[in-house]
Amino acid sequence: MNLKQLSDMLGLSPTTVSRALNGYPEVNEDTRERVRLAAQRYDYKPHARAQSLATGRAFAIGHVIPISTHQFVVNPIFGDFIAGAGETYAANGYETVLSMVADDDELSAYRQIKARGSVDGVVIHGVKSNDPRFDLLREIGLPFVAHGRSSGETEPYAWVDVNNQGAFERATSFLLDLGHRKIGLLNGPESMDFALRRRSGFEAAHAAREVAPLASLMASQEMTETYGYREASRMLASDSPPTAFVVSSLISALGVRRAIERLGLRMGQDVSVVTYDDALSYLPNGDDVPVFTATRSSVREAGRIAGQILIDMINNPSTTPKTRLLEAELVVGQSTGPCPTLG
Amino acid sequence: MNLKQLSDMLGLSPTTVSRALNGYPEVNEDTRERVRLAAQRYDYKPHARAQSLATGRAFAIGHVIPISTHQFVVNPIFGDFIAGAGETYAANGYETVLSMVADDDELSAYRQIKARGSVDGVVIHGVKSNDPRFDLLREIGLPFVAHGRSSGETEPYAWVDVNNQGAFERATSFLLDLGHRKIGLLNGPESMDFALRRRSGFEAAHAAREVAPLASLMASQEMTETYGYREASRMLASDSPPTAFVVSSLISALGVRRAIERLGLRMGQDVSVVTYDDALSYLPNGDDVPVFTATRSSVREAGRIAGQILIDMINNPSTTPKTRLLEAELVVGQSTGPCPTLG
DNA sequence: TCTCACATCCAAAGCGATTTGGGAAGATAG
DNA sequence: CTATCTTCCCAAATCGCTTTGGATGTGAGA
Repeated sequence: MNLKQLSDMLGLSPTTVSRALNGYPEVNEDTRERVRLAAQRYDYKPHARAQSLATGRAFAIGHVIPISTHQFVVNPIFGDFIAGAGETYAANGYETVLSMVADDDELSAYRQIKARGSVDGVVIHGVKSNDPRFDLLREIGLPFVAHGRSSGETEPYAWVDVNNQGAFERATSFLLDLGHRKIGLLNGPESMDFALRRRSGFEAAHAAREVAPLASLMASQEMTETYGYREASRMLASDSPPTAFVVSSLISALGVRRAIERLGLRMGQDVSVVTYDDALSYLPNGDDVPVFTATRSSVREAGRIAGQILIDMINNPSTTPKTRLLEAELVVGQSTGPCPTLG
Repeated sequence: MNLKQLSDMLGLSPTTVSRALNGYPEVNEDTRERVRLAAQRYDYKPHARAQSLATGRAFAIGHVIPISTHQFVVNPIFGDFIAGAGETYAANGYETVLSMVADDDELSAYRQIKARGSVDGVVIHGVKSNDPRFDLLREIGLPFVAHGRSSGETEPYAWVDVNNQGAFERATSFLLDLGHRKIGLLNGPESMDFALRRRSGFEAAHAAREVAPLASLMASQEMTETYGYREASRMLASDSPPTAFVVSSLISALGVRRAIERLGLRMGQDVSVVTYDDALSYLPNGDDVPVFTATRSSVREAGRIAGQILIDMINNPSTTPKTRLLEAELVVGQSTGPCPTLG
């Protein structure tokens, strides 16, 4: 059932039917109602491709997912973020389009997307410092919102980010206030901007108390469970073992806990752990009582907000780019306690 | 740069340029080459929406992701599966379209997708037994491939699935052969078809050895870490504690391990664990040496295959639906050992 | 020389919507 | 009663591509 068939059936022109359904004023309210009923009855839905060709708008938002051919890591937070964004898109009549792209030709992927006209805007994931994507997208005129900020970027742009620096400063301060002085940092890959901010939060908390963080207690890598286990084991076995950890993801924190318990130590008593928690739906931090003390911010909620900002931008291209800094909340769980006195 | 501009620039008609680029024979090879070069030079890419309106094909595949409004669980395996499928799509010039949909109106979502013409086919996730989606999709004529089989479905349909029954039979047999007689089953939600098959594999292995599985040692739920921890703890504390577990996901297995170690027991010695492993990229089962004994099958690979089957179906609508049963391999890790002798 | 096949190209009609620029009828004003 | 406005509708152009149905020119065969 297409527009022509529907209009024939109603004895109206396609023009009138189109206007009736799209809420234009130059159509009689009785007629509009008649059209509406018929559309519902015959389950008429405008053909999206035709509509977007006519309007010049795709009614779709793109997410370019870099697929590293080397490590094959699909970042688990994508799922929740896109689910959140997708809720917003759906509520506004937009589709979600994914582009899986080998990470070395991500840039040309954006050009292609623009030329093919399949989306009205894109979300940038995995922001790096001095990220070349910003210039590119401005050059080709594709609206975008970044999940994360890029230090080194001078022009204004739309973004949604968590206060990573603040979250890690707070987490670290919390441990320092409990008396811990040797704190291990299991950071994410520091090619990513968020990881740099987290590290600087970690360092700022130390600086504020004039404690020097130990370089040997810092690691930076993809945030797997094994990574948490391996690095925590290594640090705990070193000459100056940490009494606490700040960890960049709940998955890695599971590994840290394993390392701790493997050594016969008790988490929350012998060794404390604070982790960052993206509030992934399938990885809840305990049921009612949180297991880990954590700085938490829902990445799904970030997705919802990013989606809304982008859609607003598309509907209103001239406004200045909106930004939104989310604060992570500190959730105190059972994984932290005062620094055990020496000996 | 659109087709008309490019053809004007070349002094050719749009017809010829279109044909040249699409490999039709009725164009001189010299001309074709000239067109190709110009297209490349001016970075011409056909407008996807226009192209699909003209051809009647969307060059896109849809994935309908049910978003449970109650539990907000985004199944973590979606990410890897879609990444795999997306690789195939991209390689064949297809886009990936996601539809986030409240799970109670998933059915109408398919109708809408069909009417809007935004995809050429869909992948069905989370197959249940007697799943109504099969009839619906056949009725509206939207090609589909299912990730998982639906018992109760009589008509032929295309699917990709893991031999879940076989995998669990094998995992269970492995434990029985090690002398274990009380084995806990931590299954996924048994509203899902795959979970039913897994359970029947579990039971078949018992039946083959004339061992009766204990109802109190079976659980079925969303596969979170906490679930693994809670249920394993409960079972281990019960009157007749299991000496081994068969677990439906690596995430839950992490929880099981935690429960074991929490009780001062050693996994692989006091209590054995075999888990199903979807080979999620961010949740590797150890580095070089597998931590868990597992039946493993890459869900990403399943996605790749499903994508290919679907695209073949779209290109070749008349062929009988292809199916593909993947076997899970048994990987022996450190989490299993002979049943400790009583006392 | 004429015919026919073949190679090569193009004009125009589509795909299914939106949107521009009227046009007819009825209401209002003069 | 005529002129002007509204109100309500429609025909046709448009978006950017593909595809049908010729048109033209060339060389081979008779």
